[in-house]
Amino acid sequence: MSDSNPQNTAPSDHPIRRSRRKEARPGELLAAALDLFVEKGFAATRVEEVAQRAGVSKGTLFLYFPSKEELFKAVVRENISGRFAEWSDEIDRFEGSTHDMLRDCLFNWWERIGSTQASGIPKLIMSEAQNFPELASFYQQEVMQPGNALIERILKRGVARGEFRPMDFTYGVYLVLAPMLFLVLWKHSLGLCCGNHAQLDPHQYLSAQLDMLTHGLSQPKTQPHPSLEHPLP
Amino acid sequence: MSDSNPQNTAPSDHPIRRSRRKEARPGELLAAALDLFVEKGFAATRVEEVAQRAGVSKGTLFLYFPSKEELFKAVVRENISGRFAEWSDEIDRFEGSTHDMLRDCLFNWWERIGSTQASGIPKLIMSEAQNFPELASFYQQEVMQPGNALIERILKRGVARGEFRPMDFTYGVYLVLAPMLFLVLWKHSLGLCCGNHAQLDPHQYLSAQLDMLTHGLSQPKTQPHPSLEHPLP
DNA sequence: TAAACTAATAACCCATTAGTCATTAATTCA
DNA sequence: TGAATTAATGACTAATGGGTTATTAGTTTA
Repeated sequence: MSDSNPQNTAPSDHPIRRSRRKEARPGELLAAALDLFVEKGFAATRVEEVAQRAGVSKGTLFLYFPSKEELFKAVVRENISGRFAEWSDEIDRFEGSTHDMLRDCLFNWWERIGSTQASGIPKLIMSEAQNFPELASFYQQEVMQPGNALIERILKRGVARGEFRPMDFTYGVYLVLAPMLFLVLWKHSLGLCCGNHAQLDPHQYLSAQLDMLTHGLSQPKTQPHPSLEHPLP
Repeated sequence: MSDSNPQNTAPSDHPIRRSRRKEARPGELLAAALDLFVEKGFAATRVEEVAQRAGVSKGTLFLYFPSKEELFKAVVRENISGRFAEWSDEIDRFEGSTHDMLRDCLFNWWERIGSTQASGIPKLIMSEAQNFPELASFYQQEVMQPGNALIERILKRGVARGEFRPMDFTYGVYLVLAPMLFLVLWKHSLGLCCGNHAQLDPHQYLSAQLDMLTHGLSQPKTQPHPSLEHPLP
């Protein structure tokens, strides 16, 4: 308050180029935010750091996103929920067996989400749902529900075509989801710190899980799978 | 600074009873800390809240624990690593088949840790390892390494006695660990918010996993389990 | 009962950070 | 070119929270 020297700290050479790029800002901010949210979590990420990484000041960030929470929601829409429509279309158009369909979906998911930065978002949500119920219900509505619906459609198709035996679909959905979740959780937490040994190879892990799933879900031409003999209620 | 009225806010009746219970404080503080760390995470838990719940002031907490991080480590020792010795003895004394031993261990784990508050700690660590590397390496040393060693001993016993087929033990450990982790992660995150439907029943989930594990690990007297036909490298 | 001891407290310090706003400067257009 | 527009800034705020310390008050002992 007492010391008011506007032009102090004479920034020597660089005359502080202020570029105006209204179109590019949101995308750059979203990319920076995804990086940092995945790296540090929601609460621990500082909006100023996001702004810095996007090459703007904190004030500018709030020019484009009204709050930190809205910034996060935009990140989720950009990277996850925004892609469900395309995925849904692919399911509609698929013509092969449902076993193949499931395998395609899992590997597509891995390529488009699991292997990218975006795979850190489920871990973030799992970590911070308790402290940010607003974000948790947002994620529930915009990601979990539509995502689970996609999986359920696949399972129902399998049953309708006689490829899968009848099942409790709610439980079936989680049977598919669990290894996907485990894979990305591992990748973004314990897989990092105790890295060296025991690195899961994602493709082989998914393949093994697929084998178990499809054999477990099939009409029992072969011996039925033990883990499905007493399905959960 | 200007307003100095020591006896203001006259607390009417209660003359602020200050009890002195040096012995009981650490235990009460640890219990309160476990509750809050599990409920809100490490960073989001305020030491003052822990103190309040234990019925003391913040200053008192720092009388017994030098910092928030040390408080957390004490919680982990009290609730997890402190119990490994006992567990290890039980393994030494066990006399039945290794299949039974594995089942006993899993269900014991569920009763002593999985079904208690302490099961929130692995989720906390998974969530905050990135932001608190000190805690991560502490957990790695004092929980993961000895815990994994216990599992490895069981697997090695099984192989030595010809009950399990030879395997990569590092990978085998994670095969046992993964469903345990998934169960507690689910319980403390997504299982809470999208609670209503799809509640995993822990006993049935563990039983199903055990079936898969023991059949998968056994000498192939029956048909070998498909998910183990191409084990990870 | 009075002095010595120490468990417990609460006000304090200082660093951190989401969000605001008056000011600055790049761009547009007359 | 110069006035109007608006993208961008950074100093400011209000609130928060880990850790400290001078002070208060139970307890013990002589």
